[in-house]
Amino acid sequence: MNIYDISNKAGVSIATVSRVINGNSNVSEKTKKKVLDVIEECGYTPNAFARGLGLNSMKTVGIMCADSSDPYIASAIFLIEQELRRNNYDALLCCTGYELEDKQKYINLLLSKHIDAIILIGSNFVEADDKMNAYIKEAAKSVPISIINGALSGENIYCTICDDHRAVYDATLALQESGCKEILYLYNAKSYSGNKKLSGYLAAMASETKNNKRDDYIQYIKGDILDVKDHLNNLYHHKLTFDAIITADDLLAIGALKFAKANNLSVPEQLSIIGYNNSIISQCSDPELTSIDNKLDTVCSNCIATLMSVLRGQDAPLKTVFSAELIERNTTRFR
Amino acid sequence: MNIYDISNKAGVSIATVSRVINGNSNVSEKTKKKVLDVIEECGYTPNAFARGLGLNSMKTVGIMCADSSDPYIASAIFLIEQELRRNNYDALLCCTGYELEDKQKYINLLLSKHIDAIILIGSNFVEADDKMNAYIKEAAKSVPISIINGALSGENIYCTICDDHRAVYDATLALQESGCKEILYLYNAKSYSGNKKLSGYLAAMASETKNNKRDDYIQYIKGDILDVKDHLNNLYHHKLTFDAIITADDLLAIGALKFAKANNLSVPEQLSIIGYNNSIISQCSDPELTSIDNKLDTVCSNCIATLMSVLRGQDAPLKTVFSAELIERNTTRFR
DNA sequence: TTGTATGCGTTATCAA
DNA sequence: TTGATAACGCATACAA
Repeated sequence: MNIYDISNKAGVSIATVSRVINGNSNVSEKTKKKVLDVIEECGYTPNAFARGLGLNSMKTVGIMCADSSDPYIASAIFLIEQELRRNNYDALLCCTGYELEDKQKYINLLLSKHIDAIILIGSNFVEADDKMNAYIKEAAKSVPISIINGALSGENIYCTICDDHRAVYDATLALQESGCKEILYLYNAKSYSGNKKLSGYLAAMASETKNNKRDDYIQYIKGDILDVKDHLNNLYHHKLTFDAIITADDLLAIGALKFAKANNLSVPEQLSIIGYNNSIISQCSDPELTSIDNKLDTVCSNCIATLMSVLRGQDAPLKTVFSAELIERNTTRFR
Repeated sequence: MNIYDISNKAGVSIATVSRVINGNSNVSEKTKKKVLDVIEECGYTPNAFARGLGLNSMKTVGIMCADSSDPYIASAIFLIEQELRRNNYDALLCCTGYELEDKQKYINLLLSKHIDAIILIGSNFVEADDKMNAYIKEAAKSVPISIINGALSGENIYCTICDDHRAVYDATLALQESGCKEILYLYNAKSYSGNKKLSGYLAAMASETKNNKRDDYIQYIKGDILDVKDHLNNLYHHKLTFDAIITADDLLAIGALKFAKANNLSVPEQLSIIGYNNSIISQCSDPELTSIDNKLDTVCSNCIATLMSVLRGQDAPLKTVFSAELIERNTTRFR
């Protein structure tokens, strides 16, 4: 069942059928109705491949992420897919992992499928060494690229981010105001966003009394909840003293909570803890986690709105920044 | 840059270029090398749409799920996407929500894109009333359909599931053996898998002393963690007594944990709790959750292996069943 | 082993 | 307002 069959049954040419399908106004009401009736009767749908070949687009955007099972990324994917579909675009999912080489490989794979745009979820796509981002800029020559929670300047690259620096800065200040002096910072990603968070912590701590072992208070930890707990145990038993922990991810904060429990430290009385992302797990722990809400829904819907403008050929901002919000629960004692 | 350009530069016909691209053996080593060199030099990639039009396939499978941000589903999506890509297939993601009407709409949408197969993630796609599954059987006439964690019999429908009945049966028995008498069952989905879990509970409880308020021990709860807690509070203050709770989802179990905490019930001494899915949140709570591991990774890789067999035209089992595993943590006191 | 010619199902251009 | 026809880029049956 193709456009010829329809044109035959309706007694018109395929051009007219095509016009009806695509809502071209230059068709008389009468023939339009006739064609529509035949289409309805036959349950005809245009062949997507042929259409793609003609228009050089199948109205599909590629979504790239490192790991779609990460709660933060999973939420982003969900929000984005919904928005895309609302705009009549399909979502082609591509999980790249964390290796640069694979990211490059997959971005080229997507490009070869002639997707209309690419969305990069997660700041882990933006490397500190800008040379390593060349492949993204190169891809942007073919299709618009939108980055969620990562900033990269370049033509045809659109970024929507949450102000991570400010978020951690404010959170650290809030800890200080609640009486905490020795604040540990835990992170697990050296990405663009990771750097912003860290710099927020550093800025807030700059005014504190100089501490010659400042570096000890900044800990990079890779691994699962147990690894975090062990790592902290280690620090603790090597006599590092701290009365607060701020983390770059909720899961790290859960690890911190496990550490506190194991050492009979009461939270938040003896140890305050702040997580990041305000994910569902921040409500699963006991006590529930104070966490930084990075407004993922706002970020995602803005990302798509921007992208749709670009695809319509309209102007769009290259960078949009939203503010995070500190969600207080029971691992801190703010006033 | 198309196949004609390559054929010109290489001084051969497009047929030969096509043969080289598709690994057809009937090409001399010499011309093959020549063509490959030109392709390399030009950075040529075949047009996916044209290829799709000719072959009526773009090697893409549609993944349907209700909500890709659900931790269980998110994990499944990740595993499946990886397996698909390993087999050179793309993944088109489609989040349908929980309304039957939308599921039907989206399955037709996917069909209209001529995807090669459809994977349904989650038992919520299989309705108890079989008439409501007609649209799936209809779709299976066009492409193979694979269901993860749901069973539906029909031609060209392949199911890979975990034995939920047995899993809950065994878990309930384990609770009984650890001394629990009054075991509450909490669930939040009346799906195929939901029914299996419930029946496992019922089977295990059948041998228990008859209880004229048996129904009170089976509670359907829709909502978030707080709703679960409130619901349980309600039951508790209406003098329903129970010494164990088994749930159809980890998040429900978290709610149960919050309830216990709020009422100063010690877990597991006064109240045992078992979750389902063994998701990351089962390690986030305190005490950590005993949970049923439904072997999602095994299920997903089997699902794709089966599907690939089907797509290669080979025989494949219509239904594959794996066993779950009870992961003991600290909300139970088994011996 | 290689080349020619045709079909795949659209959209778009041009003429009527 | 309509219709005829040429792209679009590839795979493949058939011929050489």
